[in-house]
Amino acid sequence: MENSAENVRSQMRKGVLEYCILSILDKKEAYASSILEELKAANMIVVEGTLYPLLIRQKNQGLLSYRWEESTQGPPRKYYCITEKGRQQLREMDSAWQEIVDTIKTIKEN
Amino acid sequence: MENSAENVRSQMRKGVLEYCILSILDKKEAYASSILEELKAANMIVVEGTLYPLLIRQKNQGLLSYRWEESTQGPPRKYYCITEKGRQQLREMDSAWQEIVDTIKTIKEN
DNA sequence: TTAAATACCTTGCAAGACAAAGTACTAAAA
DNA sequence: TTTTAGTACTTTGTCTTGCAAGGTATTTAA
Repeated sequence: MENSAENVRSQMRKGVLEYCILSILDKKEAYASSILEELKAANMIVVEGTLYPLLIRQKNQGLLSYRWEESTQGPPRKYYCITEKGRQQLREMDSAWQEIVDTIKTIKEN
Repeated sequence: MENSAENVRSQMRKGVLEYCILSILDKKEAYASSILEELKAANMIVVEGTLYPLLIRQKNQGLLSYRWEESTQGPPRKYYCITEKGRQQLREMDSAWQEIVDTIKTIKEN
């Protein structure tokens, strides 16, 4: 309830996060920590406790698959990869996103 | 779990709804049913069970105030009106929204 | 006096974001 | 060789929110 500006952003991110993950993985496979970094670089701060369960949910929905890969430094990494079903979902999200952007524009204009 | 396309839209709308309400009330005061209509016209389908509690929450946060007004046909209407605090919040949401739009653009581009 | 239309409200459930704490592997320092 | 630091993945519990479903109240017209 304290940091109102941050809370506003946090609320708005909801629902858009899944879209971001699929978009990132549509470009190339990645492991959780690197996804976190890319989100951070794009100004979308997310914490581990949010990302990991989300990746698992998307995997369980068949939108993602993964493989383990050894790392030269540190523990093995779980590389996630978008599936064909994930790509279909992404296309739906693309148009859903455009729709929402248009909706906001409509409301702001009239 | 059935209508995937609609579910995708529903997920994405989350968090943006509060922004829509404040934007609508920033233009002129309105009562719940008319807000529902405007949202519907702008392609953002929302049901009563979502909107009423949301209006009450925003009122309790001091973002909105309301007054009762008799209607020529049907029961009295509760007209909601944005407060100064609500306008401040709206400005924060404007920039949060712009930030998210930019974030998606960044992720899609790189 | 019953039905239909208009409005507002509440309850209970489910999903999801996040803080916080935990597990596990590797490499380098003490 | 034990400890520390760094990297990475996972889980638990809490809080917020969206929504389906059902409920209350007022007015007008059949």
